[in-house]
Amino acid sequence: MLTLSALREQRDAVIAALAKRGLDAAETIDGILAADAERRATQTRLDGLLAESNAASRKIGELMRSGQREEAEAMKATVSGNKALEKELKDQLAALEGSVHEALCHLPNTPCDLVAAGKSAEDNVEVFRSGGVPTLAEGAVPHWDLASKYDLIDFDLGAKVTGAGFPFYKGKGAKLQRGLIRFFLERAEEAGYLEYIPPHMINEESGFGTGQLPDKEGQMYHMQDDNLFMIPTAEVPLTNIYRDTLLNAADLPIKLCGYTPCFRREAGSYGKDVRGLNRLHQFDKVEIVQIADPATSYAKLDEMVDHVKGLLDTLELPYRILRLCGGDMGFTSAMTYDFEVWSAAQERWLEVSSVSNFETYQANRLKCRFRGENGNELVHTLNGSALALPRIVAALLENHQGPDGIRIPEGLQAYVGFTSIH
RNA sequence: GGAGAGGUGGCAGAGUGGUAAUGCAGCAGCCUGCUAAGCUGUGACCGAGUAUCUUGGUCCCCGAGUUCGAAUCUCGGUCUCUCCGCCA
Repeated sequence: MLTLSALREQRDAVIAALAKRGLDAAETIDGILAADAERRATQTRLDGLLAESNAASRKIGELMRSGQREEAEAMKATVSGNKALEKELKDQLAALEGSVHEALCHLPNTPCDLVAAGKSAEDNVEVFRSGGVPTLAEGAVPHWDLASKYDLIDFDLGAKVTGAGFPFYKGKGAKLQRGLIRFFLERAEEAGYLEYIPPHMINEESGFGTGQLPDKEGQMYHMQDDNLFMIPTAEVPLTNIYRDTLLNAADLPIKLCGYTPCFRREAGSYGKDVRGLNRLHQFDKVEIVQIADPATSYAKLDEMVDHVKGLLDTLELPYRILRLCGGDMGFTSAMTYDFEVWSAAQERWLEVSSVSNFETYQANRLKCRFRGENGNELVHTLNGSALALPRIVAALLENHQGPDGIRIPEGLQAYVGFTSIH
């Protein structure tokens, strides 16, 4: 969430930044500032009262020890007399803190300067495009047909055993998954990311820390008996490693990665968006995360973008990079680059990675700080998919299909253990 | 699932009603011709003011309660550990 100091010191700039999301936050922010001013005034009153009571209590202790019982009894009355007002002010303070916190939680992050104003995907800015779009041979088909033709993925079986959006991968389809995961992890390791295998369920605190709660509660699978949530992305457990921590500047940047399945309810999706591998309830992903010094976090974002580019180049897939506009960015992000791969047979772009800098938005929820030169400061958090499997598999099958089967790109062959699918 | 023990600063660890010892680590300063040691200082968060300083409050897992005063006593919750049971 945004920091109160940002609202206090840069009210107009925050409102202008949020306007790029199509949000008019002036009224909300002024409400927060008013409640905060009242909160501080209330605390000043309460602190004064408590100081008085504390001093009197200490004095009573001294009087009792020196045997001046009557004087002590008289002072007890003063302390007791303060109690009612103290209780009232404490309640007021808690209520004001609660309302400020609640309002802050529902304000999205401020887009950074480079981000364009805009309402939807149409306003995103293309910043890079690799090579040319391939033309496929006569008779090229979408991946769901290839998946059944070569017996790689069984969607119907998944629907029988679990439900739509939970496919089975079989034979070379399964080996392809395993090989891609290993390829992504090893490339991350070479780039200096420490690998973790995190839990696949998270608690409420962690969901709040990275911003899935309370905003996106309905998108996560919830285990009611234990109040745990299935992870929608490894971002949640990986970033929450650093919840409630105070780091040294020398520790930064921290680079971690991990492979996990991801679980998403995807309520409200329909149509061709959900056909085949395009949108699943369970999918595999390798995530990279950085905890960075604010001074260098945008350089780290560029570094992560370059990392993902390298992966797609090795996979020989045509792609473009978009810098998302204010209205299309996630709630918690300050800047996001989306990677889209061209799906030749479907003739559409498929999002395969999202790389974001959250600046202090998550850090403020996580209470993740470091000892900086000017005292303790919030860190910047960043993360990116490197990469999400299903649409990569879709694009690999579709773009590398030929009359003799599907060609595995050379750089991937060592990881999957075969050179083609036929 | 049953029984028991426990949760104190970055870490270790004392503290059974009078307002958080001590050690280690980190950081800063001082000292010192030998790769180090020694000495001194240093918790987090929220406020106020005459604002590189002064000062108040909160924080001993969380929440209530008793009390002039709670890390300490009472109740509820939560998490961890040990043993037993079940079990991959």
